[in-house]
Amino acid sequence: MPELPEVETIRRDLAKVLVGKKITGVEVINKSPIKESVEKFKKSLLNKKIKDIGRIGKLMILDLSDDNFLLIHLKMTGQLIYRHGHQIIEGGHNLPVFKENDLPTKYTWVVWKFNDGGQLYFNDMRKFGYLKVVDKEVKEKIVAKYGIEPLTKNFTLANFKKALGKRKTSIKSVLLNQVLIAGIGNIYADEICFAAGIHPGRSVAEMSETEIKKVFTASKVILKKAIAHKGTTFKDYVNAHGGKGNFSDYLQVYKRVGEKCLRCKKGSITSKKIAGRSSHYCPICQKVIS
DNA sequence: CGGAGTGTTAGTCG
DNA sequence: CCGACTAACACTCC
Repeated sequence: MPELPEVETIRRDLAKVLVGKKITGVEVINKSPIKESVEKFKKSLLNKKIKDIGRIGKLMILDLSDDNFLLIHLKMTGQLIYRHGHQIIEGGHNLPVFKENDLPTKYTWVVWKFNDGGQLYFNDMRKFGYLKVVDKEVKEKIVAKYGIEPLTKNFTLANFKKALGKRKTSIKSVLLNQVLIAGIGNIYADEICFAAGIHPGRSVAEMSETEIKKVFTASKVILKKAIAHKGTTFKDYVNAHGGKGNFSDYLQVYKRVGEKCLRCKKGSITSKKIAGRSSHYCPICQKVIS
């Protein structure tokens, strides 16, 4: 599923082709992602222009010309595919690279048509994702609920420490908590913990200043690197450029169970449920210090 | 074939 | 308030 680097990649790619375009058609094949009346949804989008595309955490925000906003959350299996003739730009949960005749797929629920002939498809196998048009006030309320976003100037060590607080829970659980830190999901949480040399199950309350600093720095480094590589194509994710994300080549622990640790060359990567999620780590260089 | 596991997160329960 | 757990859904893997 798309995490911050993947959603950011789609955002950038779609902005290039959608900003300034007018929505001339909205087709709803399945209304499951639409949490309001379909009529209202269509009406609020029809004949509006896309002014800009933004993002908070894993949520995409399309600015419309009437100052309302289309929110798109892909959750686990959502995909956004833009097609204009032979040109395909895709992003989201894993797919084979689409060809123009593959669309719509059996999981396409919504199709938008644009004034230049382009079309945007929203696919979502498991139907967890959502689409919502909201006014500025509601949009700001939703954005305000998100925690600090790594890679912005808000993401300072002081703010990071404030987010961690004196929580009893594990560092992994905090990294995954969107209310505290926006955009990190299961893959990057594990990669960040590995880069920091910290066990994902380490209790936040017991972490030293040095350990906190390591996780803080690793968060920025890993996410920046992942964006530079257009995200991770793992099983489900494909980026919005017709090509696959390739950060998967750089994954150190995620889905490497049983393989030798790439850092210490001694430990074999272990998987265990931590914070309710499958977690991958090296039991030798990510020891729980107590 | 059956059952467990899967990138998210909102909601519930203790 | 905080944290742990689960449901929403559909497919893949063992």
